[in-house]
Amino acid sequence: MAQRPTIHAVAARVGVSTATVSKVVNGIETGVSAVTRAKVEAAVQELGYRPNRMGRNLRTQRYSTVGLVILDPSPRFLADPFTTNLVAGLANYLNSRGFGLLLDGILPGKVESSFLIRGSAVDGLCLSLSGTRRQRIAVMRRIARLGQPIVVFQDLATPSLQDACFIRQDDRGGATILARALLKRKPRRAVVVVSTVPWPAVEQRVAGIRSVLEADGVHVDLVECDETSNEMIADAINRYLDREQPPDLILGQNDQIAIAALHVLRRHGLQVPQDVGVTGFNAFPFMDFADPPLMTIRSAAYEMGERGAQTMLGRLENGHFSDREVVLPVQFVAGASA
Amino acid sequence: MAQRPTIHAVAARVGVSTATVSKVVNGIETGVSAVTRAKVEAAVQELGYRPNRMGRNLRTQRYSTVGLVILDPSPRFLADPFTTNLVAGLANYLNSRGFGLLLDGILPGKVESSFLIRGSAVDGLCLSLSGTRRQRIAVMRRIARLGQPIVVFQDLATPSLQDACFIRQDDRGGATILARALLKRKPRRAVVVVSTVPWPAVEQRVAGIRSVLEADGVHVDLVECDETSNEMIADAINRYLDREQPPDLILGQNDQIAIAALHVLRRHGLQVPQDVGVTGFNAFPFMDFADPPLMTIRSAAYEMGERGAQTMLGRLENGHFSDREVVLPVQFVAGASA
DNA sequence: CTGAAAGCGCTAACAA
DNA sequence: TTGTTAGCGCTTTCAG
Repeated sequence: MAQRPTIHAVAARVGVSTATVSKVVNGIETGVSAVTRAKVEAAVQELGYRPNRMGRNLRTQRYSTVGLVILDPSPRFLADPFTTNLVAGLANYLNSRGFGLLLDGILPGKVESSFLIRGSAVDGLCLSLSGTRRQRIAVMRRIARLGQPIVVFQDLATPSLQDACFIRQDDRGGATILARALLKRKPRRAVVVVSTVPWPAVEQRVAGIRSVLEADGVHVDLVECDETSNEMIADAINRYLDREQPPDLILGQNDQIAIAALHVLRRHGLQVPQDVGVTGFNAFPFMDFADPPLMTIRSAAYEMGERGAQTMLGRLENGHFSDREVVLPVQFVAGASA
Repeated sequence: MAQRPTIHAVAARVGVSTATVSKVVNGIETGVSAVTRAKVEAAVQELGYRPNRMGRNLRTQRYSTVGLVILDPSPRFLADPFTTNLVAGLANYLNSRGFGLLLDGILPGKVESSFLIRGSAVDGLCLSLSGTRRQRIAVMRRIARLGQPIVVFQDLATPSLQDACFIRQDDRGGATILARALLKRKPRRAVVVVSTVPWPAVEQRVAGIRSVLEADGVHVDLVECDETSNEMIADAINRYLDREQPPDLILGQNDQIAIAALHVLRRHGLQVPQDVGVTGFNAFPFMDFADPPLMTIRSAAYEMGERGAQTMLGRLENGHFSDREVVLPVQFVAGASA
């Protein structure tokens, strides 16, 4: 395996100094004659020279790389479409600006062994954290000690964190809209189905639902389910229906859960929306085919990723975050399931 | 913002040389007394020292980072669950071994501007390429010129590529199993619905289906659809049904398409599986709830990601790939849609 | 317009 | 057991 050519190889080839090659490679207009430039460019082509990022980074003290830390107990941490879209938005924006995205999925309790935390290799860190508020704050503090700028996705602002920006969508507002729409049905009892893995955005959704429904005298039950498989989601809902009267409403924390509910209800001989109203959350494309179409909230995950990248790059350029907190709007999708 | 401490800061603090600190930090057992070690560790804690990866990488000529290049015309290149699971498997395996995964989503025609290609920053590259075979090979050759080890996912082996390993699943075999199962229905006409974006694995699936069905005298039509939204998928199938007699079979290149077909067929008043048999491909969890449950093939995307990571790390350790090609098995899921 | 030289943070021979 | 030293590949002043 041939050694990759360095800037010296190019310089030697042309018979100029490495400084000159560096200028050409970095597109510095001033101080290089057109002839020299052309000769250098030819040599770069010929040798297949690519600047070594490490050398450059070490010198410039910039890595042109952003890390994304996802804290999730599931090894398939990318399975959730919200995360997927977030990552896509982040990666695309960063890539288009010449930055890389370094992925780091870590398990709760394994924070210290994360390679992004143990060694510094990025200009800034983005965080997507599950867990209780207490756990999340512990992780945020740990990461804040690294002294790198931080963008936190989908969590409430933690004022004590320095050099951080919190980007989330209006989950509570979305849930409120959903719940208000449901009040027309004059419900008496509602079930909110959530995953056993706590996510801050879900807390907000549940709080929004509760605030509206309970203020109207609706009794709200909470059902937890293991979200790793649809069967387990369905089982949890099944168990509830086996031991309780059918509720008037089932609200899933996301569309996957809502669709599971549709199926379970059908198996119980219950009609949607006539007997039971069902709502989801997120409205990613492949959920379009729920039958009936879900009443849900369209989340802006991809846009959130882009916004996070933009915010981080702005921070790296200006030395400070322009905002401490960004809240993106969500959008109601009426569907026909409630 | 305080400058992050370097190895010199730690050395100065303890009153030893940087070489000693380096040994302690890298867990080199030999040649450091227990007392010195303890003192260094204390100082590391106290100062919050993290070794700078760039310095280390530059010195060791290793980056402990693997790049993943995804070539896809859609900016939401991570939307497909196959890719998502692949990335999760890859990232988890790499992270658990102290490696990072650097994501690079590139658009066709923008290969040269990819930051992974322009500057070297990884030990090896993984590729997931869409496009025609000709286009894919052009990209592979371009990337091979970088002189880095390559793991190609879901494509047929290209013998001319040096220092590369091809990892895919038995898409053709899976499609063959599916098609054989369908022969019992004595079909006369089948429609295969594929995305307009060409993917090598899909070519294999179509070839497998064709080989079995056409050998049995079944006429096979191909319908292409834009996969960006479910509506567009449904439209394409709709148009077909409007102009042709209903086929006996509809075979989707994946489950999303098959589910779209289920809905369109229902709207046309056709029963599945009685009037038309439908099959999908991939069998990711959130597709469980198709009605009726899909006959499909379970893909091993997550495992493929893990395997790719393992293969790449083996290559980096041994200097050569142990295999040139790896084919993972797939699994038939009977369902009830055909 | 061009080149010499210093040094980013780190590791690994080798010397003490 | 510890320290000295020589770079890894690159950018950037500064002098020519």
